[in-house]
Amino acid sequence: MPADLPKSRAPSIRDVARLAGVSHQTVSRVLNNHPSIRDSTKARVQQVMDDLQYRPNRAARALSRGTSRTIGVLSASSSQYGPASSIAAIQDAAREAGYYVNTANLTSADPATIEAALDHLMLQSVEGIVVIAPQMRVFDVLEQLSVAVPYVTLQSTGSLNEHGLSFDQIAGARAATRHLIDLGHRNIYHLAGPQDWIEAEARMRGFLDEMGAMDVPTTAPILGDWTADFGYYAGRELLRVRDFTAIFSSNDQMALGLMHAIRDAGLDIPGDVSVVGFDDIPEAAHFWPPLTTVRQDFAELGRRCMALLLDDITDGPDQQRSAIIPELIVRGSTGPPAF
Amino acid sequence: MPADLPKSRAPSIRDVARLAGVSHQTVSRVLNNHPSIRDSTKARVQQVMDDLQYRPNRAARALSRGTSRTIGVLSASSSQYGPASSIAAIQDAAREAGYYVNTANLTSADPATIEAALDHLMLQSVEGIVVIAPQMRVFDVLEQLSVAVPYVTLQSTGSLNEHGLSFDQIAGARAATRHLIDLGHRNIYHLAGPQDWIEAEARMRGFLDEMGAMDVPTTAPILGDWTADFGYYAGRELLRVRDFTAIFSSNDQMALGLMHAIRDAGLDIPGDVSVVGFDDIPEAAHFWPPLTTVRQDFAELGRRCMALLLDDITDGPDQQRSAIIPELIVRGSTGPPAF
DNA sequence: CGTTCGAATGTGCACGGTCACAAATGTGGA
DNA sequence: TCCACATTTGTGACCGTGCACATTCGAACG
Repeated sequence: MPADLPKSRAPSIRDVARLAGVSHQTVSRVLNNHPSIRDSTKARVQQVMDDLQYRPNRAARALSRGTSRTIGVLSASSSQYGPASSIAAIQDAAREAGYYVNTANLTSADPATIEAALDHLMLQSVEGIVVIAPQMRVFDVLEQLSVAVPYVTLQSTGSLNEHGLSFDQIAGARAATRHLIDLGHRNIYHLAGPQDWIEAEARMRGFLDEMGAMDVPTTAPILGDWTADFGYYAGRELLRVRDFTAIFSSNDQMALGLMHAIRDAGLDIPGDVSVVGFDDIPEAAHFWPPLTTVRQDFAELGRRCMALLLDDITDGPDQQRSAIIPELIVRGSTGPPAF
Repeated sequence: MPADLPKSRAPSIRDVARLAGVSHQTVSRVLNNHPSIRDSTKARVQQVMDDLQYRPNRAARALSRGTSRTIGVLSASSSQYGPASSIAAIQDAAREAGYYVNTANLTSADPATIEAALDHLMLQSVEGIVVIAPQMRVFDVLEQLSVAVPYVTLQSTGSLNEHGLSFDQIAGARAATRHLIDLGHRNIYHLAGPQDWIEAEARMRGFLDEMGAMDVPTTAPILGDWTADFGYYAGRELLRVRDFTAIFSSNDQMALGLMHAIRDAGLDIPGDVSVVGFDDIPEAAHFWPPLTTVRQDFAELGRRCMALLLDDITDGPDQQRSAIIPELIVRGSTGPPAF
């Protein structure tokens, strides 16, 4: 009978130890790069590990160390470009740091669903949580459950609390608004995102701040749901009363829908109406007309978020939370108003 | 000193057992819904678990059971709409089935990177793997490493091997091509995806099959990279020699870039050139003109994929792998050719 | 009233690592 | 030669849960 027949059990450190002629503890030391191991011993153990295709058992390690090296991501609309990019970056950063990532999607935003998703994460004994979701509500649940792990969120300036990652969306929104005002527009609408998303709220505040600072009268923003479909229908409604020359949309998808509606009404962009988006998704440069928008570096955002969380977990120094300043990308969808 | 001061350790089944006046095994039975537990006992134990906010320790459970209840997702371009949607669906389905999901991103497609990502997953003792990536290469690595866990991939008809999930992309591509031919087009180009993506290859084959079946001469497809940017540059190159009246793009993003290039050249869509995409991303209906495309239900795809994998893991019955037939959505980007 | 049998519960160990501590080994100087 | 001390290695317990098996309990039956 061949010696390498498929074992019923995967090899453990004790198997390795036996074959290498050392104690299991020595094998453990090799695994963890303990300093005081003779090179020759280390090499011998490594050799056996290779031969056996040994893999440390994560569950056993987690159990004995009392730490899971796993972080959880709580995410809504994870199929959209922004969140998806951030999640990807978070995963990469986590892997780099030797952490595992587990994602829970929120299909709706009611407290029960949020609680269930959090439960799912906590059951995995995650060491930290990243929230990419309508954070207002999630925060409530997090506070109420007095969750025992650190958490961070991708969040705007004006830190709602200490868990946020600064990202100056207000500045971005002000830049976009200023651009329209500078072009000569005075009747500007804002199509905002869902009001319980902190990003949406920050962009809205940026818009209102800038309008106020420049003494331009404003109307109440429309609250959307991030989708192109909504942008389209909102545009149709708005165009019944054509009392504006520019719209600032809280994301690129809604801006796309808006432009569709505007064209359907026989109007020209930017001749009759200028449109500004937010995010600079990769497709925005190819819209018709190419979309003026505010660039967000989602990947960088995800990376920073992860760094922050890892600091919290390891009780490291409070990393400086400098804000990333988004950049206005001017393309063909904006121009001076027609008179 | 209050009795409920923050314990240094989370409560275990033994803590629960002590307070409930039963053995730890009885607590374990309650946890696992063992049939022969008296209702009164069960209730008492549940009560204590609630009081203590007891959470089973996943690592211990995994260690003891020898099973991790975790599946891995190996994903490339996970920030794109298609993959992202599928991943979200997979996560939901997994959570429903009591499984956890761990995702590893591929930043490039060379064997070393693939191997590293697989390693990362295997280190977590995943019980199965879903591949959403340039599968040709990943397959090689999977086979070569003789990975010990079942794996499935989101894949086209014509099963490359037994691990695939049928999804009739060839039929979808044929429908799109047929649509163009029926409109009267005879000079049709195909902008394909990266050739090591099975989806790209299947769509290309569908295109070539249909062209052959209808006796329309064809030129070699152009190989793209799924991005709108590439579609734009490919379009610019193609338009130097304007010997076609229609293009079938392997996804919607590239189709968007193509339309951008076509408009830049001063041509009309669909008057001068018809364009068909593939995927029906939510934005496609709002492109200018709205894009004729082939609808794929990524969420359904992800769910089926998960069901298939869970069957494999539990050695269940070989589920019938019926193909989902994609649907052609005709919008404004296609029309009869001008003569 | 003893026997039998199924339901309900308890006992002890295994899972595969890590940790604290003990022991062995090597090295240099008095 | 022997001791002090650093380096390297070994021993045994422990993390929290599930499994196999043993035991107790209770009811039914001849």
